[in-house]
Amino acid sequence: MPPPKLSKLELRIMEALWDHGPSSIREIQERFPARSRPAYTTVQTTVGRLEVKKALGRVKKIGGAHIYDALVSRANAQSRLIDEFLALFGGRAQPIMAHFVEAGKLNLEDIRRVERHLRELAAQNEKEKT
Amino acid sequence: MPPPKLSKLELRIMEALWDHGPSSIREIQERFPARSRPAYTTVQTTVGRLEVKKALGRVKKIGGAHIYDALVSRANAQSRLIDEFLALFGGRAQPIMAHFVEAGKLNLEDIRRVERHLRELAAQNEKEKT
DNA sequence: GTCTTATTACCACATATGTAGTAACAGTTA
DNA sequence: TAACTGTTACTACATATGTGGTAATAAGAC
Repeated sequence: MPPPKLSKLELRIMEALWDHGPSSIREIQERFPARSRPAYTTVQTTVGRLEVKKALGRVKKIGGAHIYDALVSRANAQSRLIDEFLALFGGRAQPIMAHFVEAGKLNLEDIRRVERHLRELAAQNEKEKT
Repeated sequence: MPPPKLSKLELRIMEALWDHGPSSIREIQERFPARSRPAYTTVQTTVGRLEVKKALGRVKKIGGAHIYDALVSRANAQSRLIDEFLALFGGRAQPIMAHFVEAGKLNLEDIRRVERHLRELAAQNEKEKT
């Protein structure tokens, strides 16, 4: 079962769970910055949709309120998002990277880290070949 | 005027124009791979929406058919997409890059190129400071 | 046990998007 | 000019998403 597709608002709700663990609707809602906080019922509706998608589930009940927790990992959900996005660019990461550089979103430090990551992965694969 | 937001299908239609220049609806439609080719009227509807968004416009008429051309550049449209996407990740490119590496979408060659790009940009900025 | 209040359950609605049909009309051709 | 063919113009409709209201209900306070 591939991670379900998440919309922007859905993603923000999942973030609240990934960052803070099991939470009630109220808690999720209150974690939104006050200026852009959706109505309680909006969060409720969206959580309901996430439940249908099996992105989260009810883990227990405290008082009258259900407590929800993520059923898909952040890494998994992000993977899906990134893959989908990459597909829009014909699967080529290069133009995306170039844009990040232009936009000042990447510095030499970041690049070093990516390079190290790549080398580690290569070494890993090398070992596994034996 | 910031580049308008483009949906997936809209983007594919713009690609057709970016790649081949001014085209008729028919030409755009026939450039879709046969297996996933939307109906003529679907392309027509979507082109109409792109027209409203000012992403493309009619440049002339040949026989009974209008000829459309892009009004926003590929670079501009992609910029917008990328920025929006980046925002989903809190503006941090690092996790996205990491995913690209994991997914095998980046090799050392790509990284070299990005690094060179970054250095060039830095040099450029340095010069402009004077 | 009743009152109060938070929560749930359910509903409604606007916009964006993908999808495509139909009618009218313009160009081309016999 | 009358018929044929391709285009346009307009309409329709399903799904996803953001948004939030209302009624019923369950917990806790007295």
